[in-house]
Amino acid sequence: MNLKAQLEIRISDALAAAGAPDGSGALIARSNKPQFGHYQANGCMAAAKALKINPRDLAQKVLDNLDLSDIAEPLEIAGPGFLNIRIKPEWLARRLTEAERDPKLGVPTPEKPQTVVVDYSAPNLAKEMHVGHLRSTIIGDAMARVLDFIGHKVVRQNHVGDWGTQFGMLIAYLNDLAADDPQGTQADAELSDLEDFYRKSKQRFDSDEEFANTARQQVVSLQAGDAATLEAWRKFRKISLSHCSDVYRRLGVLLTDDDVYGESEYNDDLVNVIDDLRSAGLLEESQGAQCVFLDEFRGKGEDDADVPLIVQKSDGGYLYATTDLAGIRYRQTQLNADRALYVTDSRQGMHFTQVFGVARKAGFAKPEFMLEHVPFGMMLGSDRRPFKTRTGGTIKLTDLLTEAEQRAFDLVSEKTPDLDEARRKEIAAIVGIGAVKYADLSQNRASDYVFSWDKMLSMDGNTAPYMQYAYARVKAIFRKAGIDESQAVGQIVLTEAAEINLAVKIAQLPETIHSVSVECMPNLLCSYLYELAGAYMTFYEACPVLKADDPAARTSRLMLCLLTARTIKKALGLLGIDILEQM
RNA sequence: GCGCCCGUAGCUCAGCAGGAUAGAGCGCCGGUUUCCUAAACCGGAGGCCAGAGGUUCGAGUCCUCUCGGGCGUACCA
Repeated sequence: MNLKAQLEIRISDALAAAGAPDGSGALIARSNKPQFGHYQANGCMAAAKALKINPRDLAQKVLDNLDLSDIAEPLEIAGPGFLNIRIKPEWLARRLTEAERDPKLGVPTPEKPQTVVVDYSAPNLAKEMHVGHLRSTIIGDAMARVLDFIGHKVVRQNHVGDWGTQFGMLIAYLNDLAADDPQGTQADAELSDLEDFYRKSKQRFDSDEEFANTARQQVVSLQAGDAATLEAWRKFRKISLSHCSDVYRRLGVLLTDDDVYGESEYNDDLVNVIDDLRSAGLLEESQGAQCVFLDEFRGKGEDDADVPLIVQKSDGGYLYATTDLAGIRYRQTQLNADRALYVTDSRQGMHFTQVFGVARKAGFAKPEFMLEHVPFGMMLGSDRRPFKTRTGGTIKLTDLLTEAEQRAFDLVSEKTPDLDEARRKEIAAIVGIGAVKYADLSQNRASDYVFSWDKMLSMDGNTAPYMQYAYARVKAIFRKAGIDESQAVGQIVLTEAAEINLAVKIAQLPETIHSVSVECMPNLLCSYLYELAGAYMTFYEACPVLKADDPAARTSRLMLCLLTARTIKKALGLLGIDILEQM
């Protein structure tokens, strides 16, 4: 169990024994000032109010019913009734020793692991991946890694847009190219830039009425399951997916073709969704469309109109609401999911509120199946407008990543010009990609974020390069000493304040990861990393490691270095960011 | 109109169930290198937490209203 949770339980019990009302929590928080200890319990004040007694008296009674001597120094009552908690060095040393032997660094495995679906990335296959897909892909991947590490069963679902009207247009254009070009070399060349391909076919669609009709015909035959059309569709889909795979590989994202479960997978089930909604008495026809009206959305539209969830268009076509409903049912019945995370931008908030609501009412999602929208804000340029190219076009993800690597390469070349070019390229890829990902993850996902190359590639502040450098610095000690990690074994003895503070930080990894998993907030892990690095730097300045006075201190400090390095590596790894042993 | 999100230092952002003197980075001012990676470290200045009420022993955090911004609001995803 993590430290914070341990304190919470022990002190809550003491609170109950002291006569506090049922459910009074210890309300453990990390103290924000060193003089207040490492943690503080804030629960006495609230409980005392309920009991109408003096909070300090209650705090005293809590102490009378509490023996924390195994974990903490004697607790102090402070201010109006805070309990200040200082963790004992001996306890920390023991906890760190255990963590050192544990591949999970002390992060506990849940008693009942859950099956968690993480729905993320989900690009539209009609176009190339662009910056709009970046946040979903990065945040979703980090969440998947974190949940997997904790010990949950993670099912990645890449709900790609591989169906819909725009495919008719693309297939028609593809067919046209193929007709003039039996070898298919022309078509292949055009398909190497999907963005361009889409633009050209769209242009044709808008200007050539005959072509537009053919395109509409293709949609019809596609939906009718015409063999030739399906063949063209498969070809296009495959090429588009390979573009995605390239991006995922460069980004170091774990998604593979096995995780692709696109809109088209649900085609056959959509008619059942409609039927079942009808049987459940939820379906209403309105303005020719099949809709579900939820009470919460009555009178919420323009002119106080009721807002429907449209599940079938008046022309009989289905929408993403239909597919999402089918997806929820699939995830519950086929994947046996306990929890599903939908990592999409915040503009889809209302859509998910509606879809989840309808899914519950229709029984597609049992009450205990947790459905969570994990929303995030937009990426903005330095002008605070949506992030676009100078000419106002969409920025392709592949171009963004290339620029990240190039900028990192220039930086590496400037700082360490003596390294050979191949090595500098290697470092640049890890630093550049890491910078892009970390910049995104370190931000509270709810807010829009301003994209800035200079900021994300800075060595100062809460950035990937800073964390990667911090790691490399730790590892330099081992290299300098000519000893292997495995040789750094022995007793951990914590005496200096800097050592104790560093140890506390290391011991806080489990509770941090727990918070991240519950709240889907990777930025908490980034803040933690930055604090850990800060604690390490203070330690590094204050406590000589290799030149420590006595061998016992040297060994102990080497172990602190070792654990710091492993913790940074692990935490960055959970964010999907690589480290460098040397930079 | 209604709904959701947001408004914290000059700039970009943290602030985890309401807790003690609101924290970082950039920028600005100043210091540290015969010493384990200076791509580093340390210190300083800088805030009526948009505004006004309210709840509370205690509010950046909760409630109401106002102002300012973003997004959404019937057949795109």
